[in-house]
Amino acid sequence: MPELPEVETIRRSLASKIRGRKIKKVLILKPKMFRGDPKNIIETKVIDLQRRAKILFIKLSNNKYLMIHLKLNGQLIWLSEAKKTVPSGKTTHIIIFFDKGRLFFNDLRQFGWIKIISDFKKETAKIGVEPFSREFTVKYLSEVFCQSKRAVKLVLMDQEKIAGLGNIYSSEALWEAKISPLRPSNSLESKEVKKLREAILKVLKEGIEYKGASAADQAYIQPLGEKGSYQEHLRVYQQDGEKCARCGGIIKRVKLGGRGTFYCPKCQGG
DNA sequence: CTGCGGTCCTGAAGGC
DNA sequence: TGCCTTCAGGACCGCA
Repeated sequence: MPELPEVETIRRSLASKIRGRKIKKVLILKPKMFRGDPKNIIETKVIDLQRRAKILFIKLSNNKYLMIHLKLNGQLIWLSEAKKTVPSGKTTHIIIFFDKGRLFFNDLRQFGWIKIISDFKKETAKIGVEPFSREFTVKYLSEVFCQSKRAVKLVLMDQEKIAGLGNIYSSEALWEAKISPLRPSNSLESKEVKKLREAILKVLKEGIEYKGASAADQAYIQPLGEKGSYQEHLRVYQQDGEKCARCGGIIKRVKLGGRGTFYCPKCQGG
């Protein structure tokens, strides 16, 4: 599932392709996945691409934005005019035609969406602190954790608290910090909070460095079709039954908040 | 506040 | 072989 590193990778890759380009046509094959009137963005130019949490924003010359959430299986595929092959027709639901090139929005499960928005601040008001921002301090994290007795992994994945962490990177960060995903977040000592903050930054940086994780059941690929390689560096996510790289314990899978949760009971604890 | 279950959707996997 | 059921999950919603 595209989380912060995957969306950031897409943003960087796509920015170099569509910045300055003009939108000529929007083909909507699945109306429920597109909100807003596409007429309002025809003939506008792409000013810039931004990311908040797991959401991509394409800023347009008429001060509107295309807000894109890829959810579990969304893909944004760029095809320059030169190539004529159309990718994965069956899962393509929206195509944006530019003055040069086309952007395909594919989504196997059709959970993702694109909408036209005007008020960036309003749309992002509820999104929590970005891990790479100055506000992501030990103090902020401690306050967030103190306020809840929910399992720490659920708090990490709460987009209103911390932006961009999903199932993969929250699991990996907790392994890195040697903290069980099941621990009530308000039970973490300040030393652990500090370690967890560093672990979050570490795994996210690595995720971006390896251009995202294209794990076994993931549909994630980059806009030019390449896979990421962070899946080769996963320590716990989807590694149940394997030996822990750190202590040799057996990685366990449990269900938490309805989601698969992976950890090493030996070195991360209960 | 918290947890639970349902919702969207498809393909893979398991049962018989 | 083939049909049927179950499951996975990000975000949101309603309910207890």
